[in-house]
Amino acid sequence: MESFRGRFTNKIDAKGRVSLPAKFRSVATSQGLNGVVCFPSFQGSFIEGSGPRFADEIAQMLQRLDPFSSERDMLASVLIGDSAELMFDSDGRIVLPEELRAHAGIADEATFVGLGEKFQIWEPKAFEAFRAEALEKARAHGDLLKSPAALPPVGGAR
Amino acid sequence: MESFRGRFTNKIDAKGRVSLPAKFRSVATSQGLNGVVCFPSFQGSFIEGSGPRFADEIAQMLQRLDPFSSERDMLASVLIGDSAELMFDSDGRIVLPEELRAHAGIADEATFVGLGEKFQIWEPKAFEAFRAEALEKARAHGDLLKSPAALPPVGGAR
DNA sequence: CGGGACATCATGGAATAACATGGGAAAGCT
DNA sequence: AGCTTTCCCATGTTATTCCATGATGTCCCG
Repeated sequence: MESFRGRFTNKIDAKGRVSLPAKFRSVATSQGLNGVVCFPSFQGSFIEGSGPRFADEIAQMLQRLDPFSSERDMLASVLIGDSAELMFDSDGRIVLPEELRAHAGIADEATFVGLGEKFQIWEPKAFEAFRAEALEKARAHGDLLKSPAALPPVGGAR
Repeated sequence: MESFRGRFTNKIDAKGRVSLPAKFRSVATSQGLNGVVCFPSFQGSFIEGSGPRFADEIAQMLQRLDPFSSERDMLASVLIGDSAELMFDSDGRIVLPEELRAHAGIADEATFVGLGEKFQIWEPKAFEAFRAEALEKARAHGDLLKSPAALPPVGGAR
């Protein structure tokens, strides 16, 4: 199963165009879409992105919630209402909508971080800060690597 | 199950290419990938590497966490975002990205150390120092190794 | 037991392809 | 018309592919 992996920082030109890293592009196209799905994170100042497969999974997760609950509506308004399907141009670039760029504080450079089935888009300096923190947490959780069996059971984390 | 075994030191050319030891190569290909997955160790100045099987185990471990939890994002950004899938060229070489080389302090030579299901890549002199220390610790903790017959059934190894 | 033929492997360099990026022309929108 | 968005082409850089060489090992046969 191909997945989003690695970290790449690309420039955004005057028209708002930015190259999606070629390796990410091939993951998305292998899932049957000539583009990616992006939406603002509700956890921080960055953009979440994925191929169509994970985007469909999100939609299914929403459908399992109570159709008229306010929780479902709020999640859906972000995950679906604020999401955008960004298609590649003939050179593999996408245009990040102003809304998304503002949410992530992105000006003229964007850092793409592969996270497996999804990826994130950060303002480079903001990501550096996040990464330093993440590295610390990972070091603390380093023992998980030695025995994955020690993880909480499925769905048990938050 | 084939595993990474032995120690080899190879040269890195001007383009960052280095031959993966043939014996390591056959382990990776037998796992179904014509390449290896590498990421910077967060325990020291060396590179961790493995075949696709171990890399998939990590990915599956992460998938057991909630898809948008900060815990998962942090672990994934370190374990996957900092990793690279390095494919063999037709001569069995990989290209070590500048970032990984910098992390390990590697210039023009790299030492590959087999560790079973994974391996490590060191700057040769740094490894010599580490090895001297490891030898001492092995002497001190050799009694930790028990006969397999004395171990609990499955899941005890890793 | 020795020698050679052959295969495997590490390594170097050059040709080639892929990629990120910038600019301009054409096509919508308002 | 004036603006924005999309498409197309140009360019420099980086990565990938291809071929050549020497070294080391391995196997077979004398």
